[in-house]
Amino acid sequence: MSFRLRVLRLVRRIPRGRVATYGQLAALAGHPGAARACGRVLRTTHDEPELPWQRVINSQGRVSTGGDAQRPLLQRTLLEAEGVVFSRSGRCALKRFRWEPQEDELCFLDDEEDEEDEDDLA
DNA sequence: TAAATGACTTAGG
DNA sequence: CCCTAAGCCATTT
Repeated sequence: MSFRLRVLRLVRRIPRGRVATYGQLAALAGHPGAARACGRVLRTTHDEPELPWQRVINSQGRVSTGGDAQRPLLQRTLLEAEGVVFSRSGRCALKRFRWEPQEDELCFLDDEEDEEDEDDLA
């Protein structure tokens, strides 16, 4: 299974009102240190259905700047709408909102299936 | 096959 | 809290 696919599947497991960092997802996907590559996955992923992309933020608890100027604003708005609180300086407490998955929630990463062309996000 | 790219991170000032 | 400098890395060029 590709790194990209693993990351996308992980993002889908992030509960509403919780967040995960790029580095965290990379590690869960089995590629610790690939935070940057993780960001690339989201940047190059558009209009994927059922993909809560807004729940992925950086290690500082802040939404990353990137893409057009509106994206960060939308991201924060979406998160606040589901309960995530941001401080005046634009940071949220990871200690409180970070998603911490149980091992049995990641079984799907063990699939040795070949990856179909693209979004085989089952 | 080598070089360039960032929705990243961490360590220091 | 803001900013910089360096690593890091799967993808893209």
